[in-house]
Amino acid sequence: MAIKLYNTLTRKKEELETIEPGKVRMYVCGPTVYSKAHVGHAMSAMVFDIIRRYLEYRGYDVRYLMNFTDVDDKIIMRANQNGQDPFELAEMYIHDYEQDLSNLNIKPATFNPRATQEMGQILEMISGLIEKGFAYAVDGDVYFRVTKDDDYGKLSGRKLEDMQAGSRINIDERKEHPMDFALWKSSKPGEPEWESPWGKGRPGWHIECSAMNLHHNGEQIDIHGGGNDLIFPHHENEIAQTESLTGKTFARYWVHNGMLQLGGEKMSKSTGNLITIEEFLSKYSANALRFTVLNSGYRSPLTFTDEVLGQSEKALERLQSALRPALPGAKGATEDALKILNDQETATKENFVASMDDDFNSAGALGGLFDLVRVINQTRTFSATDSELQGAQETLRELCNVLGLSITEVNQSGSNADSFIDLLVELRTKLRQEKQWSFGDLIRDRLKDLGVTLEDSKEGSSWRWS
RNA sequence: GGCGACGUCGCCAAGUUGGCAAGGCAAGGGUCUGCAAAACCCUCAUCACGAGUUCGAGUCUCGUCGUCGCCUCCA
Repeated sequence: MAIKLYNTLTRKKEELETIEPGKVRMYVCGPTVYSKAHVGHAMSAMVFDIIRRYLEYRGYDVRYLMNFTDVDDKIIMRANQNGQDPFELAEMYIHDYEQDLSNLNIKPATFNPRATQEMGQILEMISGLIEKGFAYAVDGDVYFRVTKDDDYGKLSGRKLEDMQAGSRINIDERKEHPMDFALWKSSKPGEPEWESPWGKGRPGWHIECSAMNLHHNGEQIDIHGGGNDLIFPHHENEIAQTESLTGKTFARYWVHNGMLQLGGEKMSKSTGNLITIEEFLSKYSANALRFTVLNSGYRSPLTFTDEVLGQSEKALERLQSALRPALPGAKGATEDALKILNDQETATKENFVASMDDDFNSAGALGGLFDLVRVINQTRTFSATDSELQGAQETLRELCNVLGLSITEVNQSGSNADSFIDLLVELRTKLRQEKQWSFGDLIRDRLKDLGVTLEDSKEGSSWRWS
């Protein structure tokens, strides 16, 4: 069975065939670091984290690159407003972003290239494009010549003629064609600048990604990812630059996540329609966001509301419920019950791989996980012992882990409060035996306030942190 | 105006080779319990609308309405 993934370039699902067997070269567009990251960034990072984790689970050696755009107009503008050095500002937000990702349980990239650290490669690329006639310099700026690129528009499905009509682009008379885009921009006084054959300046937005890939991944990569708002012009232009220079297919598979919707509209930095990751995490768990992302298709818009996040927190509790230890005094389940559990474990594993292989259908995979949750809980109800439950629980935990959901043990925590809680539970059991209900209930209520949930059964009481 | 995506139960949402509509949350009923919580059991949709293709369509085609994205910086 092969993994299938949707390729924006062909608008079809295709089987994953990597350039090098067993290895995946992957590049994901990271943020421009001029302000705190929001939940939309988190969603995108999470989507590709999930894809990356799954590819690794399927045995691929994944080389995962995510860049930081650390020089650009907005960074400069923001730094000027703050009276701050633009590089310092970028550095600060890079640090913030890395912290955010870590808080969200997103695995660090293999490497994080930065635009400012790729100047040599960028200049080399631009020179190469000029030599081949794909670019031209005007007054210290360098533009890419879109009319020279036969298949320009192939990723976004646009034609040059269509884009001119009704476009909102200011026509720059110095450009040969309105859609020509900047590879190099001359600097104004006081702006960050680098020496170049065309005068002092800085790179255009798109060239950095091409250069970083060329430098760190080679001329061809397997998967190029990012939000679907990057399809045009960013990714289109990356293709144009890279393929014009190398004459080879740049990325085999273009993978794009849908936009996170806040209040029915795209969460966006420029419009201010956003919730920062920091704000989000003060209210919800990282798992809640991950569950919400997993529970819908990565290519579709994601409904982000308090109601949905609340539902996700609840669903996670259910997932956790399957990891509880056996009932006190469990005597062992019947052969039949254990067979059903075993069968479901197998079925869930199969469903998991089949779903995820199908364009990372994580919602389908979750469905199977909940089927296993139900059967585990059933089996526990049928008096299964810890060792009888262990295998299925292990499977559940492992598959959750592949998705990046860290489902932890919900039984005794190993903290030094344990023995005192045990003591209180024991005391309450005595009180209940003497039918001192109000005292028993008081202990239960007070422990609840302290975050300890009691669960009574015929055989005795158990407790867990809630 | 151009290009594209989508519209499935109260909410979120899976479902691409067309063949009896996953899962989660919420809700109702029940088992267990001194009461409760948790868990378990049962109930809960014909897929925006209209037409067409087909033995058969949520799944294909056309049209209508609606939502969203891109065309400018954007995950």
